[in-house]
Amino acid sequence: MEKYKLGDKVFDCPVGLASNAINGKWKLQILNLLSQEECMRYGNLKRRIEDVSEKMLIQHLRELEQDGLIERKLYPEVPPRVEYALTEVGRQIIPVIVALKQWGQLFRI
Amino acid sequence: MEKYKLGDKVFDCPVGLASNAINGKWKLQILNLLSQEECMRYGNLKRRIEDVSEKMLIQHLRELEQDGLIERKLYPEVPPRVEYALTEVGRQIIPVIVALKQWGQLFRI
DNA sequence: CGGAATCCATTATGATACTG
DNA sequence: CAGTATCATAATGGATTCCG
Repeated sequence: MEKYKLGDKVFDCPVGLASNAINGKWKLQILNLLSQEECMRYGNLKRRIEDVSEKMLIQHLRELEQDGLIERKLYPEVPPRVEYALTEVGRQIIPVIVALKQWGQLFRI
Repeated sequence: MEKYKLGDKVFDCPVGLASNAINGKWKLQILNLLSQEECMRYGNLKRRIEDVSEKMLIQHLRELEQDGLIERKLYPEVPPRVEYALTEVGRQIIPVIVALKQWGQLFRI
């Protein structure tokens, strides 16, 4: 039986792997913003995703980075600048975001 | 500003709504199975999704039902038979599942 | 600016046993 | 067969404070 591997986690099904990768209260919104902007600074992400706490934002960014969907670029300036961007693998998930957004549009009021 | 509503929950962004609807460890796998089979019995879902506990499976099925993505059909027979199927709204999320599955295939080993 | 550290409350998930 | 009920643990979320 075929297997699917992300980091050190192994799944029996591609949907299970994908589900695990995007599972998290803010992950899809992070990916959505990054899919539109080439790259984005931490503070900008924080402002665009209202209600997210710094802790959760950082935590999700770290997980997405570990899973290879995004990359973190640190510019050692003063004040420090950190930019997040989709990786090649991350960009390949954009069709999912697009489809998801279209589905969500069905519920517009 | 436009709003998006699912049940009694209101979101500012379609991705936020969609993210909320599919958020759950097993929800995408449930939707994936139901997208392939017309309808499926509880016990069959249970067998196909290995490792899911009865509690979580039922809980996720209930939530998907409340959100209008799936419907539960009870046939008052002995022994009882319960079938789950995608609703019209649920079927419209299939492109998401397809895209997600394709993305997951990238990690095949 | 972009975090880290800590404490605490709430949810989510799971294992097991039991039932109409 | 298709669930419930109970108990327990793990994960998540939020507030606050501090740092280079």
